[in-house]
Amino acid sequence: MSEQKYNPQTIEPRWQQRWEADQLYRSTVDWSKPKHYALTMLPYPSGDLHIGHWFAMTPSDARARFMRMQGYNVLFPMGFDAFGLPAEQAAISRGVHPATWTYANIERMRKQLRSMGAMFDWQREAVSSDPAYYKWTEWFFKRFFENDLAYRGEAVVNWSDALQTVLANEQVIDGKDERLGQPVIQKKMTQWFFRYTRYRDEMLNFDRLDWPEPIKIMQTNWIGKSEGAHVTFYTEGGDAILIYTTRPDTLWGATFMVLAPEHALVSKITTPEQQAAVQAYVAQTAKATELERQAEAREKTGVFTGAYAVNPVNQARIPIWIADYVLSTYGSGAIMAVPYGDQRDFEFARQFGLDIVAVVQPEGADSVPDPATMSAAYDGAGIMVNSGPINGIAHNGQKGRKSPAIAAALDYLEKNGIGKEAVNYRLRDWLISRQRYWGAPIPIIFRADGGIEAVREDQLPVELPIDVQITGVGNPLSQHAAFVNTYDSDENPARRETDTMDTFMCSSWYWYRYLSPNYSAAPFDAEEAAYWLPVDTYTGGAEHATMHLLYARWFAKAMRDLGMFDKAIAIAKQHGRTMPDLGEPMLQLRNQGQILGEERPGHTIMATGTFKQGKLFAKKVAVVAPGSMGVGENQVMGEIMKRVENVLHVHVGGGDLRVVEVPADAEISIPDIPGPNNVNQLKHHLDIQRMSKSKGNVVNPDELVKQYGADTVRAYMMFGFDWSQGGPWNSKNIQGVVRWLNEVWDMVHAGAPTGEGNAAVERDIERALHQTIAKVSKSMTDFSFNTAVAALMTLKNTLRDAIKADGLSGQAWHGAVQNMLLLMAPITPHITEELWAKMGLPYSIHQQAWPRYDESKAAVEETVLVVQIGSKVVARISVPVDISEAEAKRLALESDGAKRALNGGAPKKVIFIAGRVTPGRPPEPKVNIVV
RNA sequence: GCCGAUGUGGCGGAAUGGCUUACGCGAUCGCCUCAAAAGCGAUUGUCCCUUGCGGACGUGUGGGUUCGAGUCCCACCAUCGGCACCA
Repeated sequence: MSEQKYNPQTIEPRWQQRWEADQLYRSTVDWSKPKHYALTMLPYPSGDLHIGHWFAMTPSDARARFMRMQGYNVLFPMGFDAFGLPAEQAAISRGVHPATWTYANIERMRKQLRSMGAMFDWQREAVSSDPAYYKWTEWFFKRFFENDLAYRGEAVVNWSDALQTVLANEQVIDGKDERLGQPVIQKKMTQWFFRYTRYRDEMLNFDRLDWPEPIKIMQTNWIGKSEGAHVTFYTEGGDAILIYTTRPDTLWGATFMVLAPEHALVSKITTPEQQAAVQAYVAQTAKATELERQAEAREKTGVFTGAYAVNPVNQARIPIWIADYVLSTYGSGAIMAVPYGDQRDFEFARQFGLDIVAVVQPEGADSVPDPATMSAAYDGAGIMVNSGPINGIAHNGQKGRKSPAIAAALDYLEKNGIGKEAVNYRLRDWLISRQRYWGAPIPIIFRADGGIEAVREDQLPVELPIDVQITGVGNPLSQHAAFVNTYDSDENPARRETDTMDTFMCSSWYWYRYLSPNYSAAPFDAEEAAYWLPVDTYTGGAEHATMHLLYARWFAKAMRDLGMFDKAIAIAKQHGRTMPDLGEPMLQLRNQGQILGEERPGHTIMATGTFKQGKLFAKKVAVVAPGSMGVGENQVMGEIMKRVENVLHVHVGGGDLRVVEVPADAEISIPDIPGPNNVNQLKHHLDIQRMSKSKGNVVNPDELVKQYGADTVRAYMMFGFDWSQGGPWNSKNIQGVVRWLNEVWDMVHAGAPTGEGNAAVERDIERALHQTIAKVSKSMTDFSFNTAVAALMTLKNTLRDAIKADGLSGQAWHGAVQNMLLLMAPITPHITEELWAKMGLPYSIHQQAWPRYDESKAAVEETVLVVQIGSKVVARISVPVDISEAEAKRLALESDGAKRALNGGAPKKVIFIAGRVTPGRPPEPKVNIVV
């Protein structure tokens, strides 16, 4: 037995250096091999690597390694999404330049990333805030601008008058800026947009994509295609108001109209008497965010404009209101209100006493509901009533022309020139302007003559000036004269665009830059693209479902249509490969969940004092043993669930909370903390939630690596959670992985047994090995990392028992252990490399082929026949795997359990379930007896 | 509010419509030790009784489909993610 103990701190850096020196993970084009482009979402350089980064990246790395061992030439790059708001916030609060802050963070995170032992090809690293990178971000903008994919339009922003700046949504809290608490208003500005909507129909097609179903559904809903009609209403003054409706069949029930307060017609149609009220309401609406405005629970508010419109189908005179539940960003910013059929309209009508006309007699009802007594809108199926020409036609509850009533209404509208059948989308164009410093400049010049031109290609990139003052007030770029003042293409003085680009722009094409991060003739080298594109596997958080991932798809389609892939496609063709349509950037997508903070119990205390109005004013507070709970005449005992300053919320059992106030002169004793204690040292319960520094529940991966080694942390990331779900951190469970790796280490260092071995045991081990190969291969393929580790632990247990029983010859031991190390290699790359070398096998384990699964070696001869009555198991019988149906039924009926349950009676029915054939698992025959 | 997801032992989790709880953590008991840690071995869903090769119950709640439901369907509750300027 070797005395040598597993010490990751010495072996891990050693192998990392060796791999780096040998360029073991350098990925180069090799047309003789199949390729696999594995991509994981790049991090924002926020400061330190977070445990969430480990959770996202190390399983993805393990899978990339698995693909490599399976014979693929794998590219697994890494970079930084380095533009963004936090850098500016650091500049404001700490006076550090955003570039200084960002690059210092990147430097630190590079080191931390290297400690993962991942197979990142660092020669392909890309940083989006490098001029060499954002030159191409700007170049894309220019190409889009020149091809009518970018345009100027109006959109509202969060404007802080106090800060003279535009704020991000997260900087606005409850209608006020987070720094000064001054009001923020919604202000219209002219900004840059991409024609996102151009590809909306193509983005609804997921045929070629192996993406999670929920992501596809969310994107589909985000695009929000609906069928209906455009109908023009006219005001009594003759102004046209265009509306969109998915329920043209309910037009006869439209008893009023509602315009978004921002609607262009509002000021024009408002009558003098209503002027003041309308203006006040418009101003009030400017304070609310879109999200708040959509909240249905919110009480409906609105103001009458004083104007009337004419319902085009029945000439009814209907009032025109404005209300914030109608959004200017959706449809035309105006609606016909049908309070009978739409819940929001219904509530609005009730609130303001507006007419409600019933237009659908509900299916199965023998009368039409009385609008005066209805408690909610009716939007179900039924027969049209009070609807002129479409009376009596059924609405079957389906959408669009699938409903006879909607079809009839559409025909009527078209025939009478009242409206047009139309498709509408929820998706809006992509607003890419940001009034910020730390982003890629928009390469546009405003000429003195009013013209707008893109910066010449040979003058890209427009570089961000470094000499700026970031104060949080105003926009640093527009205050920087040397940046703003420039010349147009005719050498006339001109003004530079000072908006920068949305950082989603930077992260919409980074996987192309990885192909050739130093290439200076184009965003990427076509020779590399021809081989590596498209991305085969993309992993990242599901929180990117609709925004980043839809932008990425849009970008690829725009690039395709501008011919940016043509050269790569031609090169691929020369190599005999037909490229798939590169309009889809990633073929397979998988999401990991989030690691949440660890639950922490609060101190259990005994507080003694006096009760006043149900609240205990404490004289003494002592931390006592957990579990003590209760309320006495002058005391409260229990766990602290919450603490706000000196007020404790104490759980006293039975779900009861008591409030304890701790005055400054109270005596506090916490046995764990010597010396005099104060109220701030009392720990309160921490719920499972996102980690954040302010909550004090951050898990630091550097410390874990120091304590356990990278392999253990990697393996725990994969073993301790369902990867797609994530979950709360648990600092105890890592112990299982520690024991596993220690035991594997000791097993190899103990060396091969010297005994003769036992044929039956060796056969069992061979079977276990091949069953494990099947399980681990399937688990790795399916991103089910926890079951891969579990299967490897099981194999280790089986192997240990066989060694203990002295059942293995040296040769059998070598075969089993070698294969076990190969199966572990993607998960724990350092320890397996070390043990591989220890066994005298050739460097590197990571260049070996994945063990081959042999069905015949995994086969079993016997299995268990399960006998059920209903879903209850009454007997288990050991039988041959190829048992016949008749034999199985006979054995089942003869079993004690079945006899007991039948109690002498005859079964009604006997069902035989053969059990499916799964690689690496015995069949599971069953007999179900119906009594 | 809308869209999407999740809910299984004390805990993390596993499970193709077919043996619930694999694998691991923790706990309990034992071995080892002067002792502790580590390690090793055993036990470990809940309840009931006549303590057995026993019975009942058990996958958020309430219904349903099925010979059979954690899994499918309906309704509800709770939690998490996204909602267009956080990334």
